[in-house]
Amino acid sequence: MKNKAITSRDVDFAKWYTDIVRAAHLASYSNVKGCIVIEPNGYAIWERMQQTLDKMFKETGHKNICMPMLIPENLMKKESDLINGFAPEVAWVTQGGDKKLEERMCIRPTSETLFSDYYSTLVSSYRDLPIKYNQWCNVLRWEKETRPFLRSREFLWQEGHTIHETKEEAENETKMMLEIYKKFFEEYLAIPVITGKKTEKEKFAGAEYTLTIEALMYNGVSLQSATSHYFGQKFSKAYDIKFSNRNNEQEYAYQTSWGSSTRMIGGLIMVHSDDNGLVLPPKIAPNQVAIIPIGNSELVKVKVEEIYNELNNAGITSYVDNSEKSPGFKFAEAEVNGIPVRIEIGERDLNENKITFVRRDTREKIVESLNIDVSKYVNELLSKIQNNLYNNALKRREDLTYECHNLEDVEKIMNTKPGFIKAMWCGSEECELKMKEIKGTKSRCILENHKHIDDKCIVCGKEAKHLVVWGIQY
RNA sequence: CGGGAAGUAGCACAACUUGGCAGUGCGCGUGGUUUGGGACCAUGAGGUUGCAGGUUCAAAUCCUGUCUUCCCGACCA
Repeated sequence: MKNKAITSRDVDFAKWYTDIVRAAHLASYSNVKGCIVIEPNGYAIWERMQQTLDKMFKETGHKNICMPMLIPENLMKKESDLINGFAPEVAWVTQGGDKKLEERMCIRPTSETLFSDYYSTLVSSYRDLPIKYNQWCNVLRWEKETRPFLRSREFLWQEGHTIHETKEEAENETKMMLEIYKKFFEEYLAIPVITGKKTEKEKFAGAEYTLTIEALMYNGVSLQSATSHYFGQKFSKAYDIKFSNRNNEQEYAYQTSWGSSTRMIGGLIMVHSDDNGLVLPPKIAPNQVAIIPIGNSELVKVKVEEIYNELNNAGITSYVDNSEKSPGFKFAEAEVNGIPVRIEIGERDLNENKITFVRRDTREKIVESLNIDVSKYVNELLSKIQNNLYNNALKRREDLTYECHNLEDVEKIMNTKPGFIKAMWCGSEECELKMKEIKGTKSRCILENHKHIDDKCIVCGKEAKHLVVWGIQY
């Protein structure tokens, strides 16, 4: 039974993706170019992501804050790498009411400038450090080509900005936040990620270095899923964030930033979902269970109520589909919306003292005795699903990860079944650009502390410096 | 931003070539029968044909502009 509204992902992956977004009511297009309406189903996923990450941020000593949305031009331009990096995609406000502004202001594409300016007024002694703030907000980047969740002009995200007394402490923060993202992806989103450092060419504008987590989608295209940047003193020098250190000398603070966005929803879709609709890992699903009554006898009603309460008491989120639709319709609806477990309760089963469970990941139907501990059973099922999704994604990534020693192999792979390419690199941008000529293959990240697979750069044959993961990106 | 395609009811589309009452299916309302994989019968509602301008007795249809979307590139999270 194939969902009619969804194009098969093996036939046309791009079309499949937008079909899922629409069929599962995650988002719809608006009349504002490149901006989407995130619908309740999509927003609920974002809220779950926020709750989970926010908790992890707070547990590691971060506080939330809210910065202005507008950035005056002079403030934006203080750090030249940043403005050069973002200039092409910044939107400017030049008029307020009927008055032309003397100084135009940009709508934040990212808030390093505002945080830095603010921090400069906040810090005077090493005793004031560290400062570890985060904000949940929207940002605007004037993208040319847009796709729901993966790349829209306005998107929701979280940006953490911290300043520290020492280089070491800031670098530890950079690493720790990357680990938090990795943990969130692997444990909650059930998406295995590769971690590493971006090359000079691919790093964030203004950063000393950028750490990234990279995930592989069903079609072998990679998605930069979250990044953590170490700034050193670049911004603190540009924005004059100085403090008296322990030797009573003036010193510039050491800074980091890190972010993740609604793009994660796109990743979630492209890793787990199938031709029948969305598939959500239980730990991130706003509703973990759909309870579907069949028929409307008193017997069924009572049992439905009982199961709902039992799940609720066990901390499992569920809803009862009491709409007047036919059971078949409700099954399909729960499925397309990606609800991890469906419980079907009907008179036929009840008379035999039975209850039916259906897993969304495998679509397997399981009939069980009513004597089981339902909430315990569901909890076990949810964790099986969570693990299964992760393992499937991991296996796929492993199947699509290739070690390459020459460009012919890379070309062959990228033209047939793309994925992650592991190959040695000399460190020159020239070789990165050469690689890009093969279907747009770019460096995803440098793997550190990995055994080198060759002595020579795969492109130029000169001495290799790094083991790099390459891929086609979204 | 280049190359291509498209926009008609909530959704998918037809009518456009050759200008002449804006239609079909799904969905939606009402009444009834149903209910274990997207139920059935009856009946009804729903439109400034993306927007603006032009040609014409007459425009969904022809022309111009503009906005939005999709696909392929370039650019970027």
